[in-house]
Amino acid sequence: MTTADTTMTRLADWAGDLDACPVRQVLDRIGDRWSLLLLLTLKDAPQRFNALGRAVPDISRRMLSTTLKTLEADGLIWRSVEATTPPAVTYGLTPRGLSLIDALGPLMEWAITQTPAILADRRRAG
Amino acid sequence: MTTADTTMTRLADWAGDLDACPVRQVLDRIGDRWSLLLLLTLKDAPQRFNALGRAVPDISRRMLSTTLKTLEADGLIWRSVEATTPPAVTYGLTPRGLSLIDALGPLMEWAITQTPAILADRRRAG
DNA sequence: CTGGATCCACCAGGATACTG
DNA sequence: CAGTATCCTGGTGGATCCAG
Repeated sequence: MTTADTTMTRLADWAGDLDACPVRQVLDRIGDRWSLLLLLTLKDAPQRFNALGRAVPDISRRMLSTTLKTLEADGLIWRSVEATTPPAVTYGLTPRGLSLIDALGPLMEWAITQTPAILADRRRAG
Repeated sequence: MTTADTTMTRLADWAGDLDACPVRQVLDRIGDRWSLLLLLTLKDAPQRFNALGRAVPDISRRMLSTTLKTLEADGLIWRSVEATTPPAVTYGLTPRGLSLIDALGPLMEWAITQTPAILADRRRAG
């Protein structure tokens, strides 16, 4: 058995309201350019706002702010404010966020091993 | 050990050219609205162009065509033409495409189990 | 039936400037 | 330091028409 037959992965199971399909739910969450990158950065250790900006160099402050807010609203990261002046705001993974990264392990391993062959095929296909 | 420590998941490993990071490679591939949905549909059985369009009702013909072409160029699906009139074109998963679905199993399982709690949190957060 | 070509609307997201 | 507000652009993708 090579396929994930134990999970509900057939579209037919969600016919009629595809937007409720977990596949779309999760892709809408982490399929954007920044969410997963930020989660992986926070996996190493909790970090502050500007440190995250430096860890993901090509993210704008606007997207850093909005993406963090979404991740927090979804319970994937926590946000802690020290009311010093200037304030120090720290972000970190929640258990749920960590469990998401765990669930992504096989996918990332697949990406690492398969990407070279895919790029070769793509060049061949034009 | 709950984290996927055996895979190279830290951004620091790809500092300097984030675009080569496998995380981005795979998200650029399946992070769009349609690719994964089509792969899952083809998991059940090879299918023809219009059958795929009916299985994913809200996809436009344009996106169906372009997405299938990308998936084929990446070696995730195959394309077979019967030169009848009118022609019959069938698409199906390649072994590589199947291995990608396998790698996505844990993520989809996570999505199914966690989505309800996430939606509840999101409502609470506003 | 299986697409390609063209046009166009929408919006994600960058740049910039400002605030507590 | 940690954001917010505004403006604006580039690309994604739908609609439509055409073709083999």
